[in-house]
Amino acid sequence: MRSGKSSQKVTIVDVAKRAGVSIKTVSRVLNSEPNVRSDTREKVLEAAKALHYQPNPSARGLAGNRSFSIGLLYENPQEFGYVKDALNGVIGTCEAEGYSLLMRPCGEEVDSEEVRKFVAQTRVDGAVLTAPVCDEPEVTDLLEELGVPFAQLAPKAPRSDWISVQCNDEEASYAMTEYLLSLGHRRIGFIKGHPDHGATEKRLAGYRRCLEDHDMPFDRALVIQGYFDFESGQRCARKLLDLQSPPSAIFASNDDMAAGVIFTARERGISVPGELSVAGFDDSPAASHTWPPLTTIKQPIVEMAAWATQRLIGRLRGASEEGDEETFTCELIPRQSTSSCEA
Amino acid sequence: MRSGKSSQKVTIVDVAKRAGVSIKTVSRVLNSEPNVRSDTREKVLEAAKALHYQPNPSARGLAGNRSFSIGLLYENPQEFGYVKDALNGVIGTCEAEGYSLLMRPCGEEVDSEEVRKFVAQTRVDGAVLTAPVCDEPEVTDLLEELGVPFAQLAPKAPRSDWISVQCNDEEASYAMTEYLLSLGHRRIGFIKGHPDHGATEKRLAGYRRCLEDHDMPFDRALVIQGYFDFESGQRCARKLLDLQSPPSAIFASNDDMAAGVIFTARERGISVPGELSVAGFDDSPAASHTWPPLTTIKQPIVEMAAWATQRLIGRLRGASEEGDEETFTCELIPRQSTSSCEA
DNA sequence: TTGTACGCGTTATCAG
DNA sequence: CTGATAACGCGTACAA
Repeated sequence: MRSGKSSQKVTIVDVAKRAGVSIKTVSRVLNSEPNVRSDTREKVLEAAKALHYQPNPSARGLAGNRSFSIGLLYENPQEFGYVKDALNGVIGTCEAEGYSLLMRPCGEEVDSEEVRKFVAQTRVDGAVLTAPVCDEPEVTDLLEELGVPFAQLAPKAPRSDWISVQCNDEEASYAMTEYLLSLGHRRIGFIKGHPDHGATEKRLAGYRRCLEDHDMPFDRALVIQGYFDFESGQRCARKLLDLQSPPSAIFASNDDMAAGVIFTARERGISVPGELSVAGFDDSPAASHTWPPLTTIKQPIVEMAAWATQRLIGRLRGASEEGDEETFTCELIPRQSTSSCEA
Repeated sequence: MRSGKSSQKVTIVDVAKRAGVSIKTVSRVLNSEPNVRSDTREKVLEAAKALHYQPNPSARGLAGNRSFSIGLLYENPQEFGYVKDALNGVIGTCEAEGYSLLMRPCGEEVDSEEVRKFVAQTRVDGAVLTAPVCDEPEVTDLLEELGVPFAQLAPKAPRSDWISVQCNDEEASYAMTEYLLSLGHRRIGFIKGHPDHGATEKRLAGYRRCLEDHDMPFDRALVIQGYFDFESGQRCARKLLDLQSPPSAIFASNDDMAAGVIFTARERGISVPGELSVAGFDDSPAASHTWPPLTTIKQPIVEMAAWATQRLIGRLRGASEEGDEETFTCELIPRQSTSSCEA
């Protein structure tokens, strides 16, 4: 009874007929292969447009032995901000390049068999891996074994033969620490991120190096292990505030944890930033919704993901086989959660 | 130089050979068609497993004239909570049913040409539409014209010939209003949601009906138009608090706006819940991260999306052609942002 | 209950 | 520069 998928019945043969050429020529034009006279090219393009021709992806995939799709492997977190930005970056490039995107959430413990199945079932031509999945040897080795090119988003250790993007976490963290020092803070608590994330060590390193450069003592008691989620931020805040000599400022490795710190301070009647300054990292939406709004660092995740995808697709199209690594720059955004130290 | 996609070279022919049958029989078994002796079935399954056989989706799609993929059309909002849950529900069912999922963000003004292109390029077999895209006639009419079955997630007006899920917004809103009344509040501000969302009217209706049932006046001045985002929550809160006789409680149609209300109250030094009670809707992560945590209503969005997808795939497989509509139940979650009225 | 042969819409080979 | 024709892997009439 359905009216039928009208435009979907147009095939390459129809285009060829209308343009008065062979299907191979049409194929050449549509795949921008060389060796076509420009007037024939015009004719073909015109015919294709007139007929609203869209190549059938299944047929292309079958004949060309590829799927024109890539997979996005990500950990499925409570707070989706990071994944959302990554998704937006990847999807934008995919659309522009005519690829489709398949999402693949991974548990905390990535099961490489699941990834194998994913690849076998979907036949993705490549993959974008977000942190921390991008550092799982189980996954990267498998992809390499299967011959599936991939790009790593914020990896701990970039694989030099592949594609990876990062931002200047260490410098940004250094800048934030310096900013807090400039406000007069002398005891600055630091909440580390999830140990599996590559950014975690770098952000700590920036904090530490800044203290050293300013001849400040590095007090281990002021550094607490968090896990990038709100609850761990609360827990770490409690530990820091329970110290005999508590910090006057807390720098959390991301905004969700910083929000947890603010929550805990509020619970205890500690005013922010009056008695305690708080800083985060990421500039997630939550950062501007806490009271007071969070001083934080903005990462260009969307752009990073778009870049990585661009390079990945470039490689799928047969660009160079070399490794490719890029670093983006973060930006410190001062808001009201930090102020000069009264003490 | 690559080792090659070893397991991907196994075709149905290999399975047929190994099982000592024809490819048609293999096909029958794998698609669970009838008329196969159970011992042949066993042989085939065994061979398939032994060879790690995975059917080639491109070939299946080409031969069967379908793609085994569905599209998820969504508005790309700042706050991703709702989409995230919908995605999780859809993706879970897709994986279980052997479908793959293609994401398709839509602008506020949905361009039907973009949707047409999406369908033409991807050849999705069906689509799941989230609010408010699910109510755009431009989109639904087009899908119908193209013969693409779809499911609506929280539509304003369910199309009786299609699939739709909702939750009992009106009842839930009624319950929340009654809860606030039971705390002694007599002037309750209400912040409406985005006018394009189906839930908006229902939530307002529940609030209104509850007031009437309790012989309370319905004061138009207490109802303000919001847009489901944090900023509109702030703006509406200011208007309500600026009234000559401001409300003692504010019920916002979602958590993001409620967070904006809390923020504004904090800005003005109004204590929550001491001087102002605040309630939200959705039970997003943000709801438990505000200070104080938000009294809210939990919607089972993941389950709703999973159900819708299940039905959609059922129909793609040739189940009944009838319309299918389901309503899920929300749950009121009291937290610390509401308390009994002092006045 | 099972098998043969053809077609799906592209890309790729190789000859013109 | 262009075109005929063979793959690609699977579903499906139709036949046995």
